[in-house]
Amino acid sequence: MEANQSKSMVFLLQLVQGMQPFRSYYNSEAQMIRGGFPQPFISRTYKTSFLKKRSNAEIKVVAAKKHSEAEKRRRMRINGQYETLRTILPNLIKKDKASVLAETIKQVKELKKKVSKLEQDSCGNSSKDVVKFPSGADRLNLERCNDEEGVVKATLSCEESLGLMSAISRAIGSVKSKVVKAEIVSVGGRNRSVLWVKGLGKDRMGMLKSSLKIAMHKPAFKMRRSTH
Amino acid sequence: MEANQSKSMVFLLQLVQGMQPFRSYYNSEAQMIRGGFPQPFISRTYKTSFLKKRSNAEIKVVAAKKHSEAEKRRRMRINGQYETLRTILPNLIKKDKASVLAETIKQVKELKKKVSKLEQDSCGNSSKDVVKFPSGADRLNLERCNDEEGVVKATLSCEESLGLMSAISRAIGSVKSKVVKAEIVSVGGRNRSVLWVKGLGKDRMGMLKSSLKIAMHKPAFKMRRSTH
DNA sequence: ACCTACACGTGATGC
DNA sequence: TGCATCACGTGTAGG
Repeated sequence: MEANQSKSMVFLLQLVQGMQPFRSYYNSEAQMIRGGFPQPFISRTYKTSFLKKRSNAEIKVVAAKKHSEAEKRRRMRINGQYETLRTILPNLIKKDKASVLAETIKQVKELKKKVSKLEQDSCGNSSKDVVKFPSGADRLNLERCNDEEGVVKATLSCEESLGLMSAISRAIGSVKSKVVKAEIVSVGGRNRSVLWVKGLGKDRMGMLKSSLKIAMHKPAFKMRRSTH
Repeated sequence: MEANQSKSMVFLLQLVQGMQPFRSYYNSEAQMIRGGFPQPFISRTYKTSFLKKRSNAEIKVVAAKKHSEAEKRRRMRINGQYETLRTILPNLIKKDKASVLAETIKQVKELKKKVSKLEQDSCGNSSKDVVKFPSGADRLNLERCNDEEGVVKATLSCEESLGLMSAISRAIGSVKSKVVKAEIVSVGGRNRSVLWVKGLGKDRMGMLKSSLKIAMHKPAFKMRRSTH
């Protein structure tokens, strides 16, 4: 490839020089003088003419070089993308470009179908229409809400007790915050609550967390499970 | 392009003929005879030699043609796939190859993420911890269950009615099958049921589907929605 | 020897 | 004008 490049460059140079050997004319200005023409006039004319032709040719050569280099960059860009495609596509048997593209098309179609199927059969855009059962293990998680500024989402799973809700209310009141939305599921003596909490100082998240933890585990009298 | 092609073909022919002008040699056999060499030997040798060279050249030309045509087919194959990619990709602003590939990569990654999210979200851990609400639109879907051999999973969303469950029971009885497991959610006057059906003949899936469809839409008296 | 797939440099075309 | 993209034919390597 390197050989190819330099070979064709040499060819181009030969071509250009073969057609317009101005370098030698230009270098032996003496010949023109010997010709007997009015010196300054002629030499100026030929000079500019030759200079122009020469720079045109050089420009052509350098343009060709630029061109081929740009083309090479383009090829590399595209091939790089093929490379990443090859890496992210599983089960790729044939690695050639056409096969990569074919597999990509297949995958995209499949994934699209899968997504639309999954989306419609979880029936909403996403988990907004879904209710999760309480987890068997106790859990507590606080996170900043993406959708609404300044709202913290607290998710907890714990044993249900008669005083649980008021304990949670007190925990939230203790950090001067308000519940603006809640999802509460109780089943089989266990409780899962998701609370959207507003007005919580940034430094108070740890505090709320420990308050909630205490509320969750408060040894209030448990509700009896339904066992039938 | 056609011009380009023929031009380069002409060039190739000129090149070949320029290097080996055997046609004229071969046509003027008299020259060799005049040379004074033993006639039959020389002429035979030269003849075969020239013939071979000539056919070599012709082979070269035809091979080049075959080659460029094959290359063209390859290009067309690849470009066709670019074309289909352009059609299945939404929001494609720039249509050039590199951009198409870039968008494709982005989409594939996104779709993969989406799928894995949706899968783990709805049934990844286990769809057992998740309850889906009934869809607003009526839906009916039958599919073979992956986990259990010979079990068909029927998922349906429809308006709730007093006779719905018995209608469904009858539909299933009509294809001599049994429900081995069920998930039934009723909310806001709508019902979503998932039924695992066993003992369904392979040819009876269509039958079950139409029976269920009738059951879902049976104009029994609707239950009133709770509106508070 | 043949075919396939690729990289290359170049001319053409549109902005 | 320069720049980017493309299609083309060719040289070349691997199967």
